[in-house]
Amino acid sequence: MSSQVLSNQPSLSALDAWVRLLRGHAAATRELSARLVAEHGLTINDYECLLHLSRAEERALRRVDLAELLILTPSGVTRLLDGLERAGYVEKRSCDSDARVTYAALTAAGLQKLQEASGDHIAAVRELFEVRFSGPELEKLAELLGRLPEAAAAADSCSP
Amino acid sequence: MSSQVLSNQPSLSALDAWVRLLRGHAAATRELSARLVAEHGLTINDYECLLHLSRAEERALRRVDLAELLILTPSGVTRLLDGLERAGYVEKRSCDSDARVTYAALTAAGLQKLQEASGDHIAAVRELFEVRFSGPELEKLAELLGRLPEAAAAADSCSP
DNA sequence: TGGCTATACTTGAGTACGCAAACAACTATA
DNA sequence: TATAGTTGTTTGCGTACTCAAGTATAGCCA
Repeated sequence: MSSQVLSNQPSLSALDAWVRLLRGHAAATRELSARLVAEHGLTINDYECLLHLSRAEERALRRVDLAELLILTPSGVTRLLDGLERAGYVEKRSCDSDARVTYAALTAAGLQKLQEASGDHIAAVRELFEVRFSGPELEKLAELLGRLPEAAAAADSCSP
Repeated sequence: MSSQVLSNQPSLSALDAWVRLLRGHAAATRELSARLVAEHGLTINDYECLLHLSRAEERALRRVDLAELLILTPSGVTRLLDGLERAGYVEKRSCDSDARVTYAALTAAGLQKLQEASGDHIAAVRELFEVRFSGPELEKLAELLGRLPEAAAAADSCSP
């Protein structure tokens, strides 16, 4: 048994590179989040949460739907919203037709915060990605990545 | 101020999709890791750590180099190796020429564990990715993703 | 109407990191 | 050859999650 342990598996190197690249993404996301925290005191999840709310009807969403959009578990959403509520960017709102659900609703302060942060954040995202890819490349990439299961679920739930 | 809050930013939707897709990857990685844990008691980081060691000269690597390969901080590596040492898959080895460094060296048990796990793991990776992409698409994707900063750093450190 | 399962959400416990600080040992510089 | 800076590693603390279990409501079907 020598060091070609796994090389009898065809095309391992491609798959292997794949996993490494996936992991690189986590680092890229972390970098975006760190900038946002430094400049505006929001994590990338905070930001995206506010963003999704700002686009929703009545600027409010059920926690379950937010979880799907953010690719988080329900408990993750509860704790994310805890922070945003404490900061005054989001408030709870109950649902007339279903007593189980509590909406998360964007406040005026939350909307303002989002607007303040968006310029810098979009610039950061651009810096990270647009510098490296042409328009068509970006589209191609989005199309390819969109085939992955979780990503697809998130994208679907955006379009209706 | 209406709900087109940010729509005056050109091509936001592409960037926006981007960030969401990136986040989807974290979920994909988690899924791979969960399978590996269930079937073999290794996290994906454990697995990749063993894999990198198995390919290294003398089946040993400095912690710093391992950190770069795994896209982890040095402290993350210390704790990852803690677990693998406790399980007997990796052992410490000192360096003659530099007293600061301690190598992580793969044990026979570690190599065996890696071999046991590799079949299932490679199958899982294939299932996740290869089903969705053709060979050329996979290459294109790897090329595009390789331009991101962290990924590039990891890839570079592999080739010398 | 009374149970049964499904859904929405929260809570407690555990984990896998990162960051900053500490320390030791190398290296270059003057 | 002292000394300043760099590099490799570990440790303490904080955080952002997950998972499993618990509670409450909803809707269905006998």
